[in-house]
Amino acid sequence: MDEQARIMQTLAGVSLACHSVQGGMALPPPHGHEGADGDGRKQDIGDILHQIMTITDQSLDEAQAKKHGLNCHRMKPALFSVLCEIKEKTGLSIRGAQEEDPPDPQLMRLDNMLLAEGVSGPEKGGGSAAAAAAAAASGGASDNSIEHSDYRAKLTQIRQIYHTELEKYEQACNEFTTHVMNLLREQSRTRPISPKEIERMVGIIHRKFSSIQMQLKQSTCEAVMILRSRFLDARRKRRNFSKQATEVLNEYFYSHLSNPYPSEEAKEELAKKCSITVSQVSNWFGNKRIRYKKNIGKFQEEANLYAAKTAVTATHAVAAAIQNSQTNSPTTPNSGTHSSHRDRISTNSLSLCDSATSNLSFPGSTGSFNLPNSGDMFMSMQSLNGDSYQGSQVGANVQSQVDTLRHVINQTAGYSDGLGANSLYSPHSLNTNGGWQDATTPSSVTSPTEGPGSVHSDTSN
DNA sequence: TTCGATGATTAAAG
DNA sequence: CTTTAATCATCGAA
Repeated sequence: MDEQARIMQTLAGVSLACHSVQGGMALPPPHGHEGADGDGRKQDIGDILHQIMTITDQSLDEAQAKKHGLNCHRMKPALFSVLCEIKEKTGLSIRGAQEEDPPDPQLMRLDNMLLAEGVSGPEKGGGSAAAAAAAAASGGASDNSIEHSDYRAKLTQIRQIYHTELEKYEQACNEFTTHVMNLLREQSRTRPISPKEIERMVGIIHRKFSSIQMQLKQSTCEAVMILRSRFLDARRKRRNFSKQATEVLNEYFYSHLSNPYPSEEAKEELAKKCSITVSQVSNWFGNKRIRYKKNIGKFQEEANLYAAKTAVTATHAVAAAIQNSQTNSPTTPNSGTHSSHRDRISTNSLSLCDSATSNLSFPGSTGSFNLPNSGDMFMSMQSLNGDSYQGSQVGANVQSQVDTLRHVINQTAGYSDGLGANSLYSPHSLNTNGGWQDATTPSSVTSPTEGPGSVHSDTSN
């Protein structure tokens, strides 16, 4: 715009000069011009203005011709030198000294951020940092990526717009620079323009464009930030799992209480059953283990409920086992000490069956359980006997189910150690360290000693 | 609004 | 990598 005005001026100057100097070419010679200096004053100012105003109407060829005429004018060299002199005097040419190029800190900040967010980085293909992070968070699979796809789609969109705009700006900048340079070169025939000045002009143009670019970058950053915060908000949003899902998870948990660490396959299956992701299953079990361990009493009821629930399905066999356990005193358990693998993979039903058939062994020994904080109890249990059942693949399941039923029976029989929470489902398989002991190690603990409450005695206290 | 339950995230440890 | 333990942030009921 500024440029345009200048161009106009220049052209106007040319045409005026042309007119005055050799008007014969285009316009009828207003006569008397050349000769006397003062005669030019007679020129009506309105005439000049008119010429200026109509300059844009003239054809380009006409202008070229006029320019050419001017350049060929005999006075031109003189005029040029005068201009040079004036310029030198005004010191206009000396100003290119300040070749500053301070990398704008803000621009750098923006650039860094765009790079970090994966907007300006290497080409697509998930190479962006954010996408990579999302992929990492989801284990690379389609786990959470579904949730992240929206985010990534939007990020890609931003990215595209950013690149398109950036390209547009660059192209425009180059075009404009070329244009201005041509113009200046052209003008340099008429007036003195040093290469340095052209350089400076180019610098000015570039700076102008880069400030425009900065706006673009800033807007892009803002967009990414907004998107990001929204995404994080969404990620933080928590939906409770469905009742059915919780039930499935709890069933698994309580039926594998001695080793509640589902294998990868088991996790997948649970995830499928619950319509949640594998990582959610992992989260759930992580939370559950911790919270159960932290306050076993609080989970007694739940434990009973689920254990009973699953046990019901295994009814007869288990019932028989219990019969067995009740009649035979709780002394000689042990049957499955052989196992060395965890029960991780076994499914509920399977383990139940197994339990019923193979694990009736123990009576009052629920094997490996132990309250995390009751050292003395643990001691006593340990001291009792190291044999004990459990440790078999299915040990855990059996153990919990049988245990529960036993407790129920005890309850109905009127047994109770008066400890409320502890009286029912007991937290076995927790070792003194507060960790679940390895199912492979047969831990033992029968609790043969006590009287009526013997069955669950291991946990009481 | 309060408060316990609960899913998710994080650092640290193995 | 998985798991623990702590913590955050939200949900949902009282």
